[in-house]
Amino acid sequence: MEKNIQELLIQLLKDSLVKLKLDSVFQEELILDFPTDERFGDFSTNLALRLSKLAKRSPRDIAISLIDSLNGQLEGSPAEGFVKEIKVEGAGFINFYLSEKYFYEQLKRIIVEGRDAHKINLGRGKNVLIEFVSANPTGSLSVAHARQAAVGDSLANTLEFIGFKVSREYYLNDEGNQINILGGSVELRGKELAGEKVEFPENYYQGDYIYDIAKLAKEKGVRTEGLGDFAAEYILEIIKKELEDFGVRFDCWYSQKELQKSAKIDSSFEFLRKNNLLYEQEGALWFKSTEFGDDKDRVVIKSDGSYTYLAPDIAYHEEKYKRGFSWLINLWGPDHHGYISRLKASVQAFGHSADSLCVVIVQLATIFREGKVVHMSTRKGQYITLREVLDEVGKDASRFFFLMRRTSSHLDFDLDVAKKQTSENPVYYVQYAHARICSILRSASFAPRQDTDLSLLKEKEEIALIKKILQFSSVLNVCLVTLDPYMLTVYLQELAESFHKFYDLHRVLGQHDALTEARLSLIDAVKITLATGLELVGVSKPEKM
RNA sequence: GCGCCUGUGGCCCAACGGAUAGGGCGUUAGCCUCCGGAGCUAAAUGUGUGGGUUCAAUUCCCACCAGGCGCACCA
Repeated sequence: MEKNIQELLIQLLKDSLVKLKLDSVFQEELILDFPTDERFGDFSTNLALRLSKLAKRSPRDIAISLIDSLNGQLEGSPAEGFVKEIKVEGAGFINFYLSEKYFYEQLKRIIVEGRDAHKINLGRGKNVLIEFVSANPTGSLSVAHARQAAVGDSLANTLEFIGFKVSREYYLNDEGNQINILGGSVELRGKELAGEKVEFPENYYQGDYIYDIAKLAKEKGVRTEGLGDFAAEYILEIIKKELEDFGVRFDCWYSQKELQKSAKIDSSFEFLRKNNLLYEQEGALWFKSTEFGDDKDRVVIKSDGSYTYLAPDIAYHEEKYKRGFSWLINLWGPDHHGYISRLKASVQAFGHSADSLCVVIVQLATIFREGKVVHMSTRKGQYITLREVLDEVGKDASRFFFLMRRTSSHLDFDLDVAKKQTSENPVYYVQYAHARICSILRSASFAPRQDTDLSLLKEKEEIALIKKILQFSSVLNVCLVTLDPYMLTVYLQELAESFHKFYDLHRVLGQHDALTEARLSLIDAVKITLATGLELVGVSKPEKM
C-alpha cells in the first residue's frame, strides 16, 4: 500500500460526497480525526454533523447514506480488507474500525525496515534554518538558554527525521554595548586584583568568572581595548563546551562582528531606501515597519550614528534567505516577543512572506529545589547555569524535563525530582522499558525474520501496543504543525506504559515457538520506536541500567 | 494604558470545536515459585466569573477577576 490508509479513506469519503451530490455544499478540507477514545474506532469524522444544516437532513441520516456509499467504494479499492467496519455512532459521527490485518502489515514494515519505517517525508528536502540559544557571550548559559537548547535541538532532530534539510545556527552577539561593558568589567576587576580601589558599576557583570578572565588577560598581556573581545572569546569556548556536553551541536556560529565588517548592512539599507522604506527624522534613520503591520516605525540608525539592534538583524535575516533557506525558525525568550512584528516586517520588506519566518517563544523555566523556588538574577550573576543542571541532574533527565511541557508554557523544574531514579521520574520509566526489552531480546538471541506470523498477536494488550507504535508518525506530524517537540515526551511515556502493561500480563519467552517469535518481534518494534523517540529528544537509550 | 501568555481535582499537566473532561504525582488497598518490581492492578477528588456564537464550547468571541511577561534612538 503506497498511500497510507488515512489518505485512502479521505479519498473514498470525497468520492462518496460527489456520489451523493453533497460535494457542492461542503467546501472545507476533509480530515479524519484520531478519536481520543478507542471505543470510537481508529479514525472518526464529524462530517455528517457538519453537513446536516447545509443539506437540511438529519446527521444520522446523512451518515448512513455516506457509509452505504463508502462500503460500496471500498470493494476493489487498495483499502479493501483493511477496514473492518464503518459505523455511525453518537450524534452522527462516522467511525472507522480498521482490521487486524492492517495492523499486522504495518507492524511487519517496522520490523523489516526498522526506524526508517517511521519516516514520513513531510519536508521534501526543504531547507530550513533553526536559530536558537544565541546568548550573548558574556557569561555561562542559564537554564533559560538550556530549555531553548533542548527544544531547538529536538525540533531540529524531528524536522530532519521527517525529511527537512535542517541547519542549526547560533547568532553570536560578539560586538556592541554588552561586549564593551564586559571589557570594562574585566578591566575594573583587573585593577582590583592589582590592589586598586575601584567603583564597580551596577550594570557591569558581577560574576566571579570575571576575576578569572582578568587574571588570564594579565598573564597574556591583553591591552585594555582588547579586553572585551578577549573575554567574549574565552566565554564562547565555555558556552561551546556546555552545549556540547548537553548534546547540542550547531552547524554555524554566525558572528555579528563579521556581519558588521561586511557591506551587508549597508546594502540591505540601500535596498530599503530604493523601495522608499527608510526616512530620516530627529537625526535618526527610521524603517517604515508599519507598512508591514508593525505598531510603529523603528529606528535603525540612532542620532549618534550607531546602529540599533535591529539594523544588523535585518541584514542577517535577508542573508539567511540568500544562503538558500526558504524557511526560517527562530527560538526566542519571552522577553523578545515584542520584537517579532518588526522582524517579520523586515523580511516582508525584502519580498518574503511573513509565514516564511516562524518565531517560537520558549517560556522560562522556574527552578525548584526541595519544593522551593530558586530565585535568580542575571545582573548579579546569581542564576542557575546549564552547567549546574548538567552536573546535578545529568543530560538525559534534564533534556527530557525541558520538553515535558508545551514550549509556550511555564515549566517548573524540580532539581530533586529530576535527580530521583524512581518511578516519579518519567525519564527512567521510558528508559527502563527500553532496557527491559533489550534484556529479553538478548536472552532470546532474537533476530528479526520476514516470515514471522504476527497474526498470533491477538491479546487486547498486544493490539493496543501495535496501535500505539503506529501512532508515532502522527505525533511527528503534530510536532511539525505546532513547531514543538514536546509531544514526543508525552508519546514516549504512553508507549512505555503500553509496553509495561503488556509485559505484566503476557509472557514473551517460554511460549510455543511461533508465539514467542511473534511477541519478540512485537517488542522489537517497541524498542525501535522508543529508541527513535529518545534519539529525537536527545536522551540516551540504555540497553542496561 | 496597550500587547502577549496562563487559569482544569491536594499538586503538575492533556495536539485537533465533538461523544461519559483524559493522564501523571501524591494518598489508600492489593500483585514477585515466573522474561529486569525503576513494573502492574484497583479506589477517590473537576473546567476562574458572567455573557455570546454553535447541533455541540475546557477549546472560538466579548467583558471581568487572578497570575506571569513585554511595551527603548538596550541588546
